[in-house]
Amino acid sequence: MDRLLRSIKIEINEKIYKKDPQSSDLGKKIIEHGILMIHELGFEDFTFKKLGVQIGSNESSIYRYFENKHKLLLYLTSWYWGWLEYQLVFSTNSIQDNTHKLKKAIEVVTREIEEDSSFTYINEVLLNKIIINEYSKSYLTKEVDKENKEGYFTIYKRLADRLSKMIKMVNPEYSFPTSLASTLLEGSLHQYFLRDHFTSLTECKELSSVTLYFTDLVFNSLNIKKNG
Amino acid sequence: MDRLLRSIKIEINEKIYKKDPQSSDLGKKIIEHGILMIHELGFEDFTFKKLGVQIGSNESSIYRYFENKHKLLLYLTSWYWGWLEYQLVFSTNSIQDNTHKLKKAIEVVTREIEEDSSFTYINEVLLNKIIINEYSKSYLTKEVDKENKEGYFTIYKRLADRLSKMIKMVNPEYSFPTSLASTLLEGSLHQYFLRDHFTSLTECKELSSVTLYFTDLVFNSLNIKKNG
DNA sequence: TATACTAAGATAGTAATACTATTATATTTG
DNA sequence: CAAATATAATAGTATTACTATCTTAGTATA
Repeated sequence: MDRLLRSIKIEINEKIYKKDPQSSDLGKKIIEHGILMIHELGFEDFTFKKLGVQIGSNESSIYRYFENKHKLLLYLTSWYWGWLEYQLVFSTNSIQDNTHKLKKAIEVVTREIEEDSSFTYINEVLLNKIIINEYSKSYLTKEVDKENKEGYFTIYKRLADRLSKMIKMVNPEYSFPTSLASTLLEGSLHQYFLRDHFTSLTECKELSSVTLYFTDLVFNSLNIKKNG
Repeated sequence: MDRLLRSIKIEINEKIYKKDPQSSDLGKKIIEHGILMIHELGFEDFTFKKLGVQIGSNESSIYRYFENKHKLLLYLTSWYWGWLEYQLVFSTNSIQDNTHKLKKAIEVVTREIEEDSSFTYINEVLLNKIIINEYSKSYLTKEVDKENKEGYFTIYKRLADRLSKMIKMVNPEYSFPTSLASTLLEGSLHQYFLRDHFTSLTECKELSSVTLYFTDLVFNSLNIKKNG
């Protein structure tokens, strides 16, 4: 990843945490091993007690950073979408042609994740798998409206909005730019999940086939030749 | 709903339950009030103890029907997809023209749910809301591969397969018929969720706009005029 | 150097969850 | 009427998801 990105700190809504985990070693350990353990055990079986044992720390110390594991998940997902947003902006910023720009954007949000050495304590590959498996649990709750008002999902919404604007630039007449953007983000995660667990429900089996599928889907919807 | 459907019993994989809830009054009460309570409390806060209190029965009696609340969710979601599958088959069976048939199919799987008096103890409108909010939790687990092998998701897969086949009939050259079918099923639930909680992420705000969006999406992908 | 502050660790305790096991009672059926 | 079955009642366990308090270690400061 680029130098520029290396110096960037992804800003997370302060209400999500009690103490900024990026501000201390213990905090970083919580994030680092939190990712490893949620990936390993799944969100349901993951507990702060187990995490405490893993990092040689105390359950009560972890509670000083996050109210509960749901908040930790919100933190991780916000970070992920913020990280993807940077990549999106960075990769498309200099592209003048709207069609080419959108094509690149689709590639960035649907491609397979590679490790990014800029953030040493965050394993982006595993975090991506957590997003695929657990992201929807962060908003499929009874508290979603309250938490949305608190701004816990702003980064994701901003990312969807960027995509939506790029779609509009390609075809201002299209009636569903935002729905298409959200289908792209959500649907991409889903296709990766299907590839791993329900092979019979997807044709996306090879590298970059998710990108091919969504590129085709979006540009056909906009009635524009994708190589135009 | 039609007479024919009224006499139909939706067959659920026997491994999902310990005792068939359709075989007794208590079983039916578990289903009926299970739907009401999961809708009211959300899946996380719903417990068999609370359900027992609600139906004037005992926690331990409910455990004789379902191993745990996850299995109850699998039962309800299987039932729902089975119910939708019947509607799909029933509504499209007699249609000869492939394009017309697919158009109808999209309508059936994306439209808003109306109450169906055929199954007195099941409130399909609330069950649909449960599917929107909780369905993904039934497969986003560490046990998904094991449970998939046990056949807990066959009805959903069969439904997706039916859609996929209809898509292929309209355009046999299209490269992603199954992915498109799964995008349709999953994406439709997601658009309804967005409509209720993240209005800024969708254009689908009016009655039948989800159907319009997906009809447009699918037929543009197939490069076929939707009124053709 | 004493003091003060903060971060983290240790310990204990609580209410609720997710069950299992056993026994008792009521209802159905043969 | 007896036997079988379904349900109810009760009790008990391990774990979860915390909260509260107290101690200790390290750093900052006056």
